[in-house]
Amino acid sequence: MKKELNKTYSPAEIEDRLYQFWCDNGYFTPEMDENKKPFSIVIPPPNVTGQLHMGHALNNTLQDIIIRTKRMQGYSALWVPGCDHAGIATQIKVEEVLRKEQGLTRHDIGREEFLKLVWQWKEQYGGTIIGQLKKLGSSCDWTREAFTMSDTLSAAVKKTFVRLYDKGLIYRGLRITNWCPHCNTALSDAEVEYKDLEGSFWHIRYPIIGTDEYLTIATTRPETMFGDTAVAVHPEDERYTHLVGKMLKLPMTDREIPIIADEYVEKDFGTGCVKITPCHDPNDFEVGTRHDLPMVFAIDEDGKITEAGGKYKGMDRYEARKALVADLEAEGYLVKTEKHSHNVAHCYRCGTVIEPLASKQWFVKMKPLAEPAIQVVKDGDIRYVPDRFSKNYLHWMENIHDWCISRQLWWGHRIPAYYCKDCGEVMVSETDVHECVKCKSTNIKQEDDVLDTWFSSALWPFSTLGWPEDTKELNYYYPTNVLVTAYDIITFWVSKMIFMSLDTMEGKDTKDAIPFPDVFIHGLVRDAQGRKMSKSLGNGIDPLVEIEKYGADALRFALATGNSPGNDMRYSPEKIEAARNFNNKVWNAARFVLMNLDIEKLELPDTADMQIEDKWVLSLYNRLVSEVTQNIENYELGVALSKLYDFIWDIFCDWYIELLKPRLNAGSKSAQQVISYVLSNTLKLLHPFMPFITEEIWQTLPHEGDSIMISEYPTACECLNFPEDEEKMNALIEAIKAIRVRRNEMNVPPSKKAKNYIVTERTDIFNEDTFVFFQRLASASEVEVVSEYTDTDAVQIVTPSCTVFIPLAEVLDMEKELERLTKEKEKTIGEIDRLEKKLGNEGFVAKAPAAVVEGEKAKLAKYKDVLAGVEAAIAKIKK
RNA sequence: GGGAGCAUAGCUCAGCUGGGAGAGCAUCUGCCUUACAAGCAGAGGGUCAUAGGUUCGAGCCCUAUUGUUCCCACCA
Repeated sequence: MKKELNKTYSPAEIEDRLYQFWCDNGYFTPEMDENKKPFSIVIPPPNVTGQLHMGHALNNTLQDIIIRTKRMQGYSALWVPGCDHAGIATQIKVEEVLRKEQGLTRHDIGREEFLKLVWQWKEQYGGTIIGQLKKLGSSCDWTREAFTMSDTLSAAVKKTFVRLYDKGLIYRGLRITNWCPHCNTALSDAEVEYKDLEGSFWHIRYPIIGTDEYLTIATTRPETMFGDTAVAVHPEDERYTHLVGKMLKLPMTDREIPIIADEYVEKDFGTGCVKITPCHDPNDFEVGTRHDLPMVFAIDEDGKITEAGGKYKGMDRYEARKALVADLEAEGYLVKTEKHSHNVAHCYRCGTVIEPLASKQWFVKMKPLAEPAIQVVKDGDIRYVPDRFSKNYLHWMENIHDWCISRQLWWGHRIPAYYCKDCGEVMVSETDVHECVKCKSTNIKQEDDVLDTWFSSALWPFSTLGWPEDTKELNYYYPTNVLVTAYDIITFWVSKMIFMSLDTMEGKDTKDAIPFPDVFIHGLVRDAQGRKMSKSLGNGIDPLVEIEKYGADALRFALATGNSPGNDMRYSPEKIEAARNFNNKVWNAARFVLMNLDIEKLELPDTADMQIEDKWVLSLYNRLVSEVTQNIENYELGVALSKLYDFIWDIFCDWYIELLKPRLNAGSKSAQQVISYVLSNTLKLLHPFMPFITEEIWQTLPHEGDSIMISEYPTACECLNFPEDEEKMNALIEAIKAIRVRRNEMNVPPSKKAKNYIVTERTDIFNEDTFVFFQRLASASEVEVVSEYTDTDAVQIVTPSCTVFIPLAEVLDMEKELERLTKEKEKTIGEIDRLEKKLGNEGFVAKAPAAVVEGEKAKLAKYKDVLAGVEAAIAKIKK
């Protein structure tokens, strides 16, 4: 019963159907079988507001390749999916909707109403990215879809906050934070990006009280001068020491500020005098604390000038700068303006220039948490792939600052801290607090701020498995086996999961406490010109459009092939077209096999019934299995895939199918058995990379079981190694290729057949069984092995194992032949010289591995055979 | 200022613990050979950035240099 497939592969027809089939059968949901080994991955949770972009596509393709391989290898393989509530992004989105639809701000409707709206929005539009991940073929266990704001994960967040607070690792304090005046919230250091900006360096005179003298300060931010509470000079700067303690008049105001001495000032930079603005600069804050200076805010939370700015009050900080500089100049305070480029912090969300602002925030004390997190990487309990990223990580961890975790947002986990409005007591509790533990007042207010989104995603590896409950999942699947992510998120997320897991799982052995032993890092997907894909550049390529056009398998192939760990890659139309072509190739190869198949069962014939080409292809297939398995184990997914590509296209299609055609035409059962065996098992190896097409084909081939995705992954077997047949087949291929090259060089079309006379000692290779290959693949009309060929009208093709004579008198130019053969002779002698020198080198023979030396000897023997053949050929023409 | 990556065919990139360089695309030649023209058979094209060093042997290891990209810190 022969089955047929359509002539060209059309992914759109099969992908949704197969994905549904897998889902319906629950293949993505593993059983916690004690007889199986667990293998688990947690997804880097995309933003709930997110749309699938190429970065997600790459990230999830890589994860899916790993999890599908492990599942087929018999592990209880769990891939936990889910989303992140993405505090800032989501809140901004819903605020926009509110403004557009009702013309209101969140403050107009209040916290409770606003949050209702966010949840509504989330239910309706959020998580569209989940559906998009399915399009890609991701084999996540959707029954375990997690969300950082769900009840269970929120419980984990509260518990963690309280734990850390009780351990003294969370505190509240006045610090300079990165304030985004647009998002109206504090940001962590990781959330700001520095960009080089061309700015100015304004030199401004501050008059010294009681004299006619001035002190000149240089600043890039004149508008902060209303927050100045001192001017500092270096204690050993002889220019100024006599002035320390004197007072200065702050221009454009009626305030007076002191001159102080502090080592923070560099004598040689600028004028050597620094205005100190404790509320708006981290260094000035330190100086201010040291000298007990007053704190004056010059700029408020919206980026506007405060009352301290007198007539500039209410102006935007940049308008105020302009106006102020003009006024300073008019009043003669401005000495000069220099060009000055400097690095300025920007909000990574909205791009607004960050305003450093002193405010009360919650912090995680990092030093005690960082130490074990450093140790596990140093000890190799957690391994980065590639290793170089561990340096990155360690450097960051070793220089870490305390982590600002409070955000002035509404969407997020509200900090479980409660203030007594009467006595000021601060209480931190997992449950709501209604009464002050100190004064019994019921006038209690919960902290308004919410937690940094990364606080909840830091708990992801264990919170998604049910922690703080002591769940079966947690016991079975934790620690997870590998984290797959891009390098740009190591400091944001990976590092936080590591220290949070180690702290939460304290009491366990290190190996059980770590969230994952391997961190597999990949690069970014760039456009064809190497630029980062971004909305503003408009160069983003939508993975869904590509899937629509070429199929998910093609997209996965394009992303996985040639991609090496940690390196960026470019995505281009050429790449996905090549991927599409490969899909089609696989499809057509399968189509050909099916057309020739009338066996019902997949099994190999007895070795005795195998032909040379069967053993050859099985031998190569066997090697492929062990190499691909090893490559995947080492996260060399790109290498594994290109080996599969080469095997399928070059070995299986271009040679094996062609070699087999005569036998298949004759209905050979053994040929059918071998080709379907190799195809079916190669499809299994390919399945993790291209799940849809492999399933569709596998289903039409003879098979056992219901789906390729839960079939057994191939393993290499000594019984499939046939080194002798490999050698023989390679000699045949070598001869066929040599004939093709000559015919091509002489422009002989394939339709012009000619008899091949073979002179050889290897009649074990060149005989009745293999002549057909020359007829089918080398345009031979007939083939004969002769002891000697005496006519002089033939092209002579010399290979190490034979010389082929082809009488093609009409296209033959004897002089050219002689020239060609002479060149070949020279080349061969050169090679022989090189090899003899090498083998004559005692150092080489003594120190190189035996296999290498043997290889070189074999090469030498080959060249010597060729030389003999070429010399004979020349002699023949000359005669 | 500190750290890291990259530099290989015209283009985009592989090259797994050192054993005489590969792929895709592009170019050229010839083919509708009964799975596939999204294909088949061939060809051309590389001082593996530069200069040293280690080694019997270096694209791969070490040092320096040049170019380039990124990360971290940050000077008012």
